[in-house]
Amino acid sequence: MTSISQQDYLLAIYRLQEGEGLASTTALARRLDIAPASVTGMVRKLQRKGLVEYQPYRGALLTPAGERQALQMLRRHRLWELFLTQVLELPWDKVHEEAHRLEHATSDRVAEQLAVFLGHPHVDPHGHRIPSSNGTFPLQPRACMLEWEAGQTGTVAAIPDDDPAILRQLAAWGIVPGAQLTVTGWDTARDTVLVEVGNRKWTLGRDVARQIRLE
Amino acid sequence: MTSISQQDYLLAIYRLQEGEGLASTTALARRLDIAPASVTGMVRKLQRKGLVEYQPYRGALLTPAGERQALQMLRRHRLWELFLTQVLELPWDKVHEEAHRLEHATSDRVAEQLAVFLGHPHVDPHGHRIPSSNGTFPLQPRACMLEWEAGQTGTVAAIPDDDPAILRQLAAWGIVPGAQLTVTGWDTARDTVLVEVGNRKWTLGRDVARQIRLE
DNA sequence: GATAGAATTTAGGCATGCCTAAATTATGGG
DNA sequence: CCCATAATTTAGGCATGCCTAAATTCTATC
Repeated sequence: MTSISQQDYLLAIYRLQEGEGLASTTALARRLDIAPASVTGMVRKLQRKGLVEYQPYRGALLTPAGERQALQMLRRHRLWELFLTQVLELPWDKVHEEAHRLEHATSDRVAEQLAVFLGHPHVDPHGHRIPSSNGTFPLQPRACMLEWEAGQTGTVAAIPDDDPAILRQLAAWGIVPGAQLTVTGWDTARDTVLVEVGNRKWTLGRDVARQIRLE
Repeated sequence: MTSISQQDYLLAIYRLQEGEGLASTTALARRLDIAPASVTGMVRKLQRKGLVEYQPYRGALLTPAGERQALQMLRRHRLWELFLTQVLELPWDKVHEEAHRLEHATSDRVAEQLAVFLGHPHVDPHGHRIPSSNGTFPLQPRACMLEWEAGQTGTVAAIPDDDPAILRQLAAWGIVPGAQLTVTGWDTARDTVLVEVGNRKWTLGRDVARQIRLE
């Protein structure tokens, strides 16, 4: 059986793999808020279970079995986020934390009925694609804001959901899924992006910009 | 903080207190499917936390703080049962198990919004009263079937929900909340009750009958 | 009131998942 | 190529929550 802790590891590795191609011990430790030494031990355990491929000093990678479980958790997480915002009308910035707890208490049956109830959604409230139950994504991936050039305009497709403070800030600035946004310039010195939304200009840090998707 | 295990203990003690007035180590062990020796240790821990009053060799009793937490879990459990049957349309007999997992992953906020969404219900799908958020019961307690005499007729108010097999059996026999039921006789030798529902007669074991409420 | 049998507790162990401190390995600038 | 520094792992510990086996206490019966 896969414990709650292990499920968290799998999802964290998945997210890091997306961005970096490989999940390093330190990156995992930061993301999970766990000491690096502890991460090593757990990654070893996940390897023994056949969920992760791991080379000492190099990093971890999901096996197909591990990825299947990670996507399952991601699906549940995003279904709950949708339910909590749309049905229970919870504040937008609390939803990530609540969904994180519920996702681990969700059986296959409940997940599927929840999906039926929500109308088989493809996107969560922050614009993130919801994996289908067979572990595939229904939509094409969207461009990362970092890949855009100055002057380009597009529609916000997804914004980061895990930090309530950032989420509140973005929402206050009108940077939400569906909004029209123009990348007006880059400040390579400060590692920031200048954007314009509804005639007002804002500055975004690199970490935040990387998590914003446009189309 | 109160762990999931500890929350399970508190709820189990509450249920046993209702019936027996006091939760013995063995009864708790049976209900939680845990070795008696382990129960002793945990009950001690709950005592140190001020959630339980415990006298060695006698048994455990909830303190006001412990009862508050037990009722909170009971409320969440029953709200989820209602949600799972009515909204997600899960099979009646699976709902207890699913709700048991979800109840531990539910914050105050989610519980209250769930209650709002469900219309502030007072009764769960098996007829059990739902404690309100301040820890009181909105309805009068109903009579236990064991207290009834032969010949008396009444309406089924609540049936046990924790054993799927029993639940399926009762449902198949038409013994569900709202059904008219007559206690036709007692078989003290075999410890069973004879009942009549819709002109058909059935025999119920003592354990099951004790958990059926009439009004 | 003694005593057999049931209930309960104590003692000792184990897996999980985390920690810190110390040792090891990797990496990039000179 | 060397070496300082960063990244990572190893070693040793700890809390939680469970287990079994053995000792203890309770209780009901004679």
